[in-house]
Amino acid sequence: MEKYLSQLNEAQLEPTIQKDGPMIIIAGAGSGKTRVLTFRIAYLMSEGVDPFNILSLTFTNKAAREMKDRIATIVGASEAKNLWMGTFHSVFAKILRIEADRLGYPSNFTIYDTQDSDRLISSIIKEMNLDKDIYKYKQVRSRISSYKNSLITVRAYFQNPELIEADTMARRPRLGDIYKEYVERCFKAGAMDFDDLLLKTNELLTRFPEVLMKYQNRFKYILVDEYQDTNHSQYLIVRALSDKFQNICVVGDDAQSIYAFRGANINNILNFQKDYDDVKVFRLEQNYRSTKNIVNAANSIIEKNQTKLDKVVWTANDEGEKIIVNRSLTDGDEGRFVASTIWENKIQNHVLNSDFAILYRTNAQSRAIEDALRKRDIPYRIYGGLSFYQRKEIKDVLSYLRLIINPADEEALKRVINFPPRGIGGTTIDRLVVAANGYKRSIFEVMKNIDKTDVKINSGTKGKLLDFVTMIESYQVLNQTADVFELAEHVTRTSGLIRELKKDATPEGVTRMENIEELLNGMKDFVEGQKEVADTTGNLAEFLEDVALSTDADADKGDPDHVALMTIHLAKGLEFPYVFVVGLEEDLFPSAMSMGTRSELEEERRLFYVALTRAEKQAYLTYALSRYRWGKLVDSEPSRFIEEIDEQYLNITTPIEERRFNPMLDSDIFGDVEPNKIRFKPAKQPEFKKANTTKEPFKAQITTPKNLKPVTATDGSNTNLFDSKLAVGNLVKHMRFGTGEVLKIEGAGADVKAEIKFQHGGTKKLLLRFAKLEVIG
DNA sequence: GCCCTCTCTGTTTTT
DNA sequence: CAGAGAGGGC
Repeated sequence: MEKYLSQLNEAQLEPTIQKDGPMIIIAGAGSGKTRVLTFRIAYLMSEGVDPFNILSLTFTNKAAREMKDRIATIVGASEAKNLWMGTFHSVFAKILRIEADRLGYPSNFTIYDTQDSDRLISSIIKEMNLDKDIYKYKQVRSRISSYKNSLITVRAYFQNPELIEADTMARRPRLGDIYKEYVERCFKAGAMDFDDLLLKTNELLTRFPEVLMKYQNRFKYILVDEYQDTNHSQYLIVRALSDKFQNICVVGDDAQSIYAFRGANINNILNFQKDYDDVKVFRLEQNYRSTKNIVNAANSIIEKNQTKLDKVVWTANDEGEKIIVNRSLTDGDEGRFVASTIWENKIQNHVLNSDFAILYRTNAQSRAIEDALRKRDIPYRIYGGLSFYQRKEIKDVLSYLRLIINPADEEALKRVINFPPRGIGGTTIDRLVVAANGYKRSIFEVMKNIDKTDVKINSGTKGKLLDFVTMIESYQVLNQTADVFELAEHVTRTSGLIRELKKDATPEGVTRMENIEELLNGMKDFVEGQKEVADTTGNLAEFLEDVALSTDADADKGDPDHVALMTIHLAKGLEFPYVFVVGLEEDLFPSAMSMGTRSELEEERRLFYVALTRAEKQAYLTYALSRYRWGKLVDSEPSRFIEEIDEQYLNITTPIEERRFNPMLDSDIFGDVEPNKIRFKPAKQPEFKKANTTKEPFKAQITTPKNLKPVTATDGSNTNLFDSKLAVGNLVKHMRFGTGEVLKIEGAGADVKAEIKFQHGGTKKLLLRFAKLEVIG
């Protein structure tokens, strides 16, 4: 242990060896907090604390796994295995399964993901005959979610006139009724949503003092990472569990609180010292990750926030390169800038793909970047977004499996009862739902006993329902003996899923099949993996729970040497030598949805702070003057966040020739575009050149006047100043659309148009008078 | 009951 | 652009 502790600086050592009592570690970005947490747990164990008595709550399961591995190298794997480590959701899901019957749930309860919740809420709104334009399911879901996170149960809701008033004022007087129905339906389906995992844990600890005592005694030492992102529900769980021994250690950085939208309460960290007696406060302020330029730039941003704890992050690292700010014309150009910069860096500096991260505010931004990376054959991986497990075909397979474990699972049932088609249509399902609600039974039970009910369904359909029941029951039998992989393989074959998918020979259909194969492979890995780990049973229920609670950041598959693409939220806690923060535009980042209040804007600013502080060596900030949104090209302005950075840390590269020759910016042609809408003047420094030294093909699109040869038709009607010989079959190059072939020339005079099929971006008709084309063959 | 096509609407961020 | 939902033809 000594040799590990000697690796720490004094500020890190103090909290590491602070064994007992409440403590808070305020840890700036890159200050080694993970190391402190890891060593502290190892230290506790070396001091004789039983790992069974240590609970460590992390932000992702991956973080937990990595921490466990590092602890294992210090104290040995067999001991480390006994630590309770994971996200709030996964740790308390496990506890809830153990204690489920106290709350009236089956221990096999299903975990509904957001999509399941949305579908259930939608059908409730429909069943209640409410206007779906007023009761938008997403808004309803987010209301319900925030109630749950604030521990406002249905009963509490109806006892609180203010809440009812607020929803009534928002033209949604029936919200409470939807909430009530939603909760009842989840309960009847034996399902908990994400918020329930925390809410029900609170209920468990409050209603059953003996359970509380049991877990208080078990978790004598509690550590919570990313404490700034805990919500009220999580806060109460931590308080309750730590109340007896008060050995509670929370770690966090108020400057990195970015989850208010899902109920995170920054006051949890700001007020921690008031919650416990004699709180020891530690600060980690030395940053080991980034250059001085990056650290100072980040500090200059966060300074603009009013709500924050006092803390000065500093670094002894080198000055480093200035942060490069790059403007592009379109999101496509932005992607090409990123791709070419990565490409160049790889050649010049011999760095790996995995040294790069591209961070964005919204998932939708990944597309343009992906296209550019693909064209350069740069391997990348997208984290987050539509996760693998949310794809239609995957959810269908999982729904069959969910039904095996919990046939009451209404959302799973509705999903697959008629997929593949079995002649059980919407009308039948509607009647079943109504009957199930009437009998207060699950749909599955109603189906099973369909002959004993008064549901109006013709006998042919009844037979189909019973066939479905029989099929699921046969799977349940198989589940007694088969492992997850064998079971899933059997299910996909015998349910007709595979047959259905094979009918579709389109590329998308083939991809779907491949995804299912990938899922099956994943199951095989899971089964194999379980054989090695003693403390898990490797059953289907466990697989489904892993799937439901795994974050996309958790998965490590494929070639590890890839560029990482992810949202800034997902990048929290990670670090990369080179970081691109893209899409720094008003209304995008900061998001148009989050500029209404100071606190929202401050959260966006913290998000920007998080983004920038991921970078070790070099940060790039990029923005585009126009961007495709909802399939339309929309003008945008540079983000205020760029201006907020102290300019001495920036290297603003304004591509002059791009501005001079691009029609999008040339008011002589369009008249309505202000060429100098950009707030930045070109940097006078010689390093200005650096960003323009790219010599690869894509930059060639920015043509110089010499080789710019705009062309028009050859029919003699040429009113253009340029004399040109554009003909069908010519290969041309367009600034924005790239290379293409001329298919047709039509029109006369100023209206001469060419139909050009571009390699990427399809076929377009362009007015030659505007389109500056270069004939290349 | 099924399936195709059309229209609409919506984009923050995630366990 | 894409997913959901409605509407119409079979």
